[in-house]
Amino acid sequence: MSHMGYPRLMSVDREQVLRSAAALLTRKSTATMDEVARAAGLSRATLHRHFAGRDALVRALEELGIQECEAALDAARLDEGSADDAVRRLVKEIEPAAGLLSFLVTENQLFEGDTQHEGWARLDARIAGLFTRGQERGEFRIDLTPAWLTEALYCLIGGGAWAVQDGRVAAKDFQHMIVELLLGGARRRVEP
Amino acid sequence: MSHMGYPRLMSVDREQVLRSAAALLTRKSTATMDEVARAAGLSRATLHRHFAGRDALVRALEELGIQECEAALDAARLDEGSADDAVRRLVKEIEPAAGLLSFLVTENQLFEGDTQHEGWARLDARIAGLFTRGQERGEFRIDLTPAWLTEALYCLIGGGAWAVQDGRVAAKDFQHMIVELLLGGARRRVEP
DNA sequence: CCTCAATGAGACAAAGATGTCTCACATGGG
DNA sequence: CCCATGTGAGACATCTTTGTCTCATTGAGG
Repeated sequence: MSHMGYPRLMSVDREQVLRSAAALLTRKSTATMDEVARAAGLSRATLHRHFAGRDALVRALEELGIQECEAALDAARLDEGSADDAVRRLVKEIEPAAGLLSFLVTENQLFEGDTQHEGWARLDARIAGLFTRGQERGEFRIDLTPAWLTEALYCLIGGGAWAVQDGRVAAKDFQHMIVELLLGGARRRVEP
Repeated sequence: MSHMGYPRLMSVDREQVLRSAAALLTRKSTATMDEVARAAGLSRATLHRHFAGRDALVRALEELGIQECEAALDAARLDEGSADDAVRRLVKEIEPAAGLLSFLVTENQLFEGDTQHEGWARLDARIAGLFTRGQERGEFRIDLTPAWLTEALYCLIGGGAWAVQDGRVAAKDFQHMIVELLLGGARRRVEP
């Protein structure tokens, strides 16, 4: 009777299903729809009722990931203060989405031909803009392009998430390891 | 008449098949055996005659990748001179294997349960040893663990290879981008 | 209590990939 | 020339995953 897109009675929480799917697919990107369903605590039939197919599920994950990243970028207030501090805030805010992000980044790599979600372009532009700002302020060296620094940020976040999950890096050190490496490499250094 | 394991007449070059397979699988990790065969310029039947199955193919790729990485590490003479220069030599020597390496790294992530190839542990130990040496020499900061720096090196090589292949970074800048970022983050900095 | 929506379980066909096989072709050596 | 070996093409069964369907059950609201 509801005129909303979603039924009033939601026994399964769409958000939570997506989260558990992300957690599983981050570890095993080839997981079956059945495995995803089990991991989310529901049957394959119900999973199919919420997401038309595997593609739709991945699309929804992509949507969620982009949404979380944009929220993280908003919360990090990239335009305020020094670029250095902004990068620190960015890594801090984006950490909860690191697992999902790393899955989506590697997933995107095999979208070769297809036109990818415009959201990624927006995110790339915002992050690259932060590094450009840092260069213009004289904080960051100019021989490392903003595009590369952006790529490196994605890489390090993905690698960091995986290293933490694998026990090679302590979870509490996640931000420090990434920020120090990235900023250490990006900052202009005082020649001794 | 030959007592060797391989026939005298090798119309297909095993090495070259592996290289084209690596090139394809790096771009599309879910490529079919048929696609791999076509990319190598031979039929699926012949590919099967040389590699019992997909698993065997991936194992062979793993073997090749480890072999190339070990050769790169040997050529880089990690124990000689400053750790800083050794890292530069390492990145330079390992660049040709970057694509294959990035494929194998992401492929290894879904080997969850299985015991992974001992070669990886050897490589990890040698690279981590280089960073440890840099720390002991006072070149590198000690708050970034060798394990993390090793992981970061893998990440940046993979990301760099992908960025180059995607046109976001010029191929000639590959070494510079990776080395400067990694060393910039790893080096002890003179506090201003 | 009754109803209806959401779910779980399972059956089912379709599609794709894999592994194996046979047969024909060609190419180099004896 | 003849033969053996390597290859390509294709057929074939099998397996897995997927997408769709039906049917029974559950649980909350009227």
